[in-house]
Amino acid sequence: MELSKILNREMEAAFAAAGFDASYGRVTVSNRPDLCEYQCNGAMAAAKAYHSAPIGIAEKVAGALKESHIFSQAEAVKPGFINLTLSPVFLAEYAEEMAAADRFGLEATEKKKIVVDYGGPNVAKPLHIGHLRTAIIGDSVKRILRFAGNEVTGDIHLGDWGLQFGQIIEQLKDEKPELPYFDPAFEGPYPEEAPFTLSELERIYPAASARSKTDEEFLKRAHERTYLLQHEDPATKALWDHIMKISIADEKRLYDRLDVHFELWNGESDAAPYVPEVVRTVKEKGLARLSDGALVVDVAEESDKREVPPCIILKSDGAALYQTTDLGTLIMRMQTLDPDVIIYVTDKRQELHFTQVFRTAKKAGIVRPETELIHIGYGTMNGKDGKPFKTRSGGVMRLESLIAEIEDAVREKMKERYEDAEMDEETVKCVGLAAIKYGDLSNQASKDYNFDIDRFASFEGNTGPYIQYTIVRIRSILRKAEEDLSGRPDFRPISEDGGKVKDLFRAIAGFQDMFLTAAKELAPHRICAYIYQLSDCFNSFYHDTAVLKEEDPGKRRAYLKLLQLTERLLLVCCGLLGFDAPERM
RNA sequence: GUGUCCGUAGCUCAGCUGGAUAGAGCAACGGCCUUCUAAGCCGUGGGUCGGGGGUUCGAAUCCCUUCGGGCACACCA
Repeated sequence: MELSKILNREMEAAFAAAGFDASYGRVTVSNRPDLCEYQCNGAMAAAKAYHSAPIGIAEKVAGALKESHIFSQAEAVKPGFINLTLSPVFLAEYAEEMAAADRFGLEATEKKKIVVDYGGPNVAKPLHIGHLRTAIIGDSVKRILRFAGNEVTGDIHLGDWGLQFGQIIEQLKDEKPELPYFDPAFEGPYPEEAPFTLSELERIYPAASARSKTDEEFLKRAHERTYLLQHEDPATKALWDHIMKISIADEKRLYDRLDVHFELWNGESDAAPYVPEVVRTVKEKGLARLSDGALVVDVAEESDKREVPPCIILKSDGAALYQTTDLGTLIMRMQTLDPDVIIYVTDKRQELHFTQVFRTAKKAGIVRPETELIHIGYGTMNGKDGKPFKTRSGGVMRLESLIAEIEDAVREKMKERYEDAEMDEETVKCVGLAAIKYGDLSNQASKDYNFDIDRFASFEGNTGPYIQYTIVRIRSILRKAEEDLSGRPDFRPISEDGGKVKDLFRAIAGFQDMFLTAAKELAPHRICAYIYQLSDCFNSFYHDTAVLKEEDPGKRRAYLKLLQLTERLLLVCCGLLGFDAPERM
């Protein structure tokens, strides 16, 4: 059971025993660590209801805690605070339980079927820093929900359908008109080898996209080509397959480097076949109406503070849009997975879009009434100057370059400590990834944040590498200790140490509360804050206590088990954030 | 214009179901490596929590207002 629940129950019982309503017995971590470890302010709240002085109430409650096994001290002070100190023995026992239990004693939670929709890269376009946040946050959310006991599926939701392909293919036609795909007389089969390389593709897309803005004739052709694609023209489909294959392989490579993985690589093209069903459904339910030639569903609600425009299902020219394919995707997901919860991780600017899609899906019965649809909207990642992140030359930075820059910084740092011969590329990658991911996740997702390579690469203070460094220090000791540390720990020999040791125990004991909050709020930054605090407590302890010099065997073993537990906690939390720790760094 | 989010130390950010002296990191300054990795530890300085009202015994936190900024406001995704 999480610590806060145990403390609350104890305090509630004390309030009840003193003759007050138990609901006032809420315990929080002290905001005056110089005075106490935990505090309860319930006496002041109760004072009004009982027309009684808060200090008197606090004294009665504190009196009821005299025999408490959980609080070694409960003191009523000044206006009516109840200052609490945790019993060292209780704390040690709690930590022993955590160490022995599966998932640190986290109780089974509701096992839900959850889809996390994140990633959303466009095919044929290299991944850039704009794709970083959804990947990192989405992946972490997935890991957190999975650890909580849910059955979670990650779906990348590729942008693999639409005008961009018409543009690319028409551009290709102009550049290589001799290809069989553009010969109407050709009867196939089409070559298995792609008629272009990845780098050609990466050049063609932006070129075609730019051309569309000025060349009307070209744009018209691109639209026609898109139409052909969506109506299964063999030559167009064959080219689409080539584009998909080449660019997905490259995207997979990059996501692997980020250690971000998807169970499903579905895209808008997979949702396309469901578009007619979306249209039919909204029509059958009588939700659709024509507005300026477009088929729309009204989704405004009484309680809206502002006007929520209708959700457009079909444009006036009859074409589907983003909303339509998202609804199609929902139909597909309900048919194939029937999830309880679907979470979308995208830029927060898409909030209105998801409001419209969610409301339409509910109204049209595309999802069950109880299906939870959640949008996690994250903020923009800006550069050091607070303006949108650009390369030195002003372009959009590729994800690959970003990773390379961080890795270069790690390598430089490692050179200060190791000879070239000892340099280990695996460690460089591992530390670089922690720097990037922790740098992102330690901020609240919904806020904009500044990605400052210099800062993230400095590895001092509140950074991913700091956490890794803590783990490395622990591992180094455990390696040198060379003893068998299996089995349940016995913390009694060190439970009365107090000071840094108790701080560390208390930090450890806060895991479940932290995790449950992080899972409920879908907030990875809670985990970052927790492991930073845990690392801080550990490093303080480390500085003061020479574990390997401890001569009392009971204490030595208890210390080592304490290190082991700390390491496991840190490692599991890093895993929830999506990175690992090296053996040395 | 409407809505929404944000404004906390020089910089980057926590804290926001109201509680006692507002916390970290970076930067600055000063200590600590013959001892488990100094990517570390310990300490000092630095704040009208954008401004103003209100509710409350008590407000960074709740309400109102005002200023400043980001973002979104149907046929892009």
